Amino acid sequence: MLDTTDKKLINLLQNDCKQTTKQLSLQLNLSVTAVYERIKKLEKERIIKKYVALINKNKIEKSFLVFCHIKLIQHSKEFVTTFEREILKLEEVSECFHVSGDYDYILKIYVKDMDEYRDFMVTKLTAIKYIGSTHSTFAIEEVKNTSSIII
Amino acid sequence: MLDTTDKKLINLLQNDCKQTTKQLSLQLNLSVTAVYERIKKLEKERIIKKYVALINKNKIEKSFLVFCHIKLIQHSKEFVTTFEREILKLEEVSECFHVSGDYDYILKIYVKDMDEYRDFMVTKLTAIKYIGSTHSTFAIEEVKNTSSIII
DNA sequence: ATATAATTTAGATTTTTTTTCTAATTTTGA
DNA sequence: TCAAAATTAGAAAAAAAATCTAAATTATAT
Repeated sequence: MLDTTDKKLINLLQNDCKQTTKQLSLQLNLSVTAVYERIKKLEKERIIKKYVALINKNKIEKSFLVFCHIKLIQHSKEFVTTFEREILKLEEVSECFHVSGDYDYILKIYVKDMDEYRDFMVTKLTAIKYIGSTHSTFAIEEVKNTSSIII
Repeated sequence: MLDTTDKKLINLLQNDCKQTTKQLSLQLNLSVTAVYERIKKLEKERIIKKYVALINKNKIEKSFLVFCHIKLIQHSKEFVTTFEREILKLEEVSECFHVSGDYDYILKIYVKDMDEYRDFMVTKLTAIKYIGSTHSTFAIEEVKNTSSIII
């Protein structure tokens, strides 16, 4: 199981994974090897899934964020699997969750602007079969946006 | 501006930022130094924001995901800033966006289970002043969940 | 079109970091 | 309490990052 040191280490790496083991060792009051072995263990156990670069979306013209709520016309196995397979192909969709409530799916979509979103809706999203209705909610401001979970 | 090589490099790093410059150089048909200099430039221009470890939420007992829609009782400057300041303090909230539509905010909240969510709602979230109403939508399945934007 | 400047790239070298190894220490469980 | 297992530390080796110089490419102005 994870002890306090593991949790601290995970939190440090969720915030900056390019720190050297030396830097981490100083913050954790451990030796370089101790930190190294703990990291290897976390990677092996797949608690650490991957290491990624986070991109400033403003600088690559993908700062228009839309939450798109989608309802399918029916919930048969075929409809669900077809829809989900098609969604995976759309690179504008960064997240898609099957959810409870009025709508079946919530999608997080990054595009350049409203024009590009309209284009995405018309040519890509609504081209997917079995979509009953959609409801788009536009982000006005990013209050908090972190990839990390403090543990 | 970003050329095709930069874009390829960004996409590679968004997927795995721990690759050596040697590995990247082979995929991009460039020398090690060329890749190195391009990365440094992307970091300096803040196109690459940061490097982080992504954690498997199932393994740390934070696999219960809720989208919480919140409406404030009023939209005055004071209400908005107070609410946003308090939200930033809540570690269960990984994302919070001010949005258009029926609700003012969409929050993405990771907790252990429904019990922990109820506890979070009662003791933390609704303790914040100025919240008018909330509507919780629960994730049934993660179809797609990526931190990257393909460019 | 051509010379000049600026940028990008390559290869070699130095510096830093990672990884491995061995031994010591601590923790766990019978 | 004692033995086994796991964790840790420090040193050494291997690998990678960072730096430097020079060459090549690209862009710019004339």
